[in-house]
Order: sequence, then structure tokens, then C-alpha cells
Amino acid sequence: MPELPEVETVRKGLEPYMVGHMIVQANIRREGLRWPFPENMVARLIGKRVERLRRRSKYILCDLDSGETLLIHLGMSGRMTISAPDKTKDMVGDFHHLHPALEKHDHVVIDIDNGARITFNDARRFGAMDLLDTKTATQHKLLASIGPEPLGNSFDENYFVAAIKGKNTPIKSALLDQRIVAGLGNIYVCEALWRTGISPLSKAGKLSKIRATSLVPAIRAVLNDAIAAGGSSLKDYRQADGELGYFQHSFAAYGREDEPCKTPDCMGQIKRVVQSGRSSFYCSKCQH
DNA sequence: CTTGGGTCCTGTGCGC
DNA sequence: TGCGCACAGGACCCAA
Repeated sequence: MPELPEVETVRKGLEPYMVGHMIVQANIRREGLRWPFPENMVARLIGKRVERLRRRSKYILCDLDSGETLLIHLGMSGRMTISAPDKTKDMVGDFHHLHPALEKHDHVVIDIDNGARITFNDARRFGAMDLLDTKTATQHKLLASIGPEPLGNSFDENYFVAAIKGKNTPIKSALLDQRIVAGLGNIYVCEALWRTGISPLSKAGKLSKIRATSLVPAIRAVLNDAIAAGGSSLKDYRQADGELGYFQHSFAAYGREDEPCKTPDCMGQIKRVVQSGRSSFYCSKCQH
């Protein structure tokens, strides 16, 4: 589900409740999600202070003062929700703050020393949690081969043109390939391609240098726009604080099958095609 | 090496 | 109202 902007929105939402605070209780309500949870995960979390929250691609990395990092991936349907004492209430109200009853698919519950409760809910269980050595976390198997952050300095035109050079695969697939660029998913790939007028069906390696180059700022822009809007709230996705993101109202291609293309004077309509099992939305009139 | 397909899971919405 | 099917924001793993 969540792509880079949604994960970044969740990270930012968790930050004020977790960073500098101690985990006072943790509970797991099943043995694992996509994979089993690491051994003694609960004991390795309790009593640890959160030093910072980082993001790498679609992963959240929660650095603890024990030298370990809690790695979180939301998969397709994962949500992190915060239940916290209402700051507008008096201290007595805070102290007796009651958290809402746990719901179906609330798999991991983490209580913080400030009274906040962080709940990881994931119906489809494609999400994951692991504990890594902080010093070597980014070299972990799951993170080692992930490509550059699209909003970072190492993702530039030269890198990108070289990365897709000679690729026989459609540009859609290349952009979904996390080894080429980190954090993109089905929505933002469709949106970036629409912004550049490139068809998702085009072979990556056959794009002209100019057109390939144009994807770099388009990817950056669509991600920045989505982050500024608080991500996209589709189906059950919400920001960590329960607020909805608004970027779904700005989609030009994704989910707009049979609707008019938003390119000025185009008059085409958005089509849906399936590429390696995923829907691609694009305008066949202005995307080539 | 690259590339495509199957797979893990639950929930929802649609046509019949 | 029920049933079966298609589809959903990811990405690992393996076969060719």
C-alpha cells in the first residue's frame, strides 16, 4: 500500500510521540507477519529509548539506545495508529488515558512513557518487523540492494540514464524496481510517467536521453507534492495521527480509467492496462 | 546476469 | 441475500 510519501508521512507522524521517549510495554498478538518476528522482540523493545526515526525507501528505521534498530515495513495494508492523551485535557485526564479497544489485525502494540500507544494493524500481513544492529542496518539483506533515494542527491540524471541503459523491460517495471530507485510504487510511477508524457509500455532502455532525463525531476516533484499533501488516503490508509492524506484528489492517472486526461487540450481518456500483474493507468493520446 | 510469473494474505465491490 | 471472481498501495523467490 504505502509508497514513499505515505511512509514518510507515517514517520513524521510518529516522530513527536516516539523520539526521546522510552518504550514501556510491547505486545505481539501473533508470531509474525510476512516473516516471524525476531527472537525475543518484545524484551528487546521494552525499556529502550527511541533515539531517532529514519526512513529508507518504504522502510521505517527506529533507532533504539540499545544499539538495535526496529525495522518496520507496512507492506500493502499496514497502518500505524497513535492513541495519545489529549493535550488539551488536564493532567488527571492524561494519567488515566484509556486507549481504544484493540481491533482485528492489530498485531503489534507499543506503549510509550508519555502515555501514547502505537498500534501496527495489517490485514493482509505483507508487512514486516525486524530488529537489526544499528551500525550495519543499511547493509542488511533487505536494504543492501535498494537504489538511491529519489529525493536525495545521488539520484540524478546521469545516474538514472545509466541505470536504465540497455534495459529491455518496460519503463513501468524499471521504476517499480527498488534497485533502480527507492520508494516508488504503482501510484507514483503512474503519476510520474503521466507528467513526462512517457507511456508505461515504453522499453526503458529505448527512451531518448532527454525523455529519460525528464523523469528525474518529475519523480521528485510528484513525491514532494504527495508528501506536502500528507500522502494519499486510499481505502483504509490514514496518517499515523488518524488524519487523512489528500494527494489522492490530485491523481492525474492512477485510478482514473475512462476519465478525461488532465493534460491541457489533450481530450484523451485514461486507459488501464495490466503489466506484470499490476494495473497501469495512462493516456494513450499524450503518453508515448 | 535479466526478466516474468507465482505467491503470500484479507477485504471489498461488482455481476449474476 | 449469497456466491464467485477480480482486484488492491509490495516485494521476495525461483524458473527460464
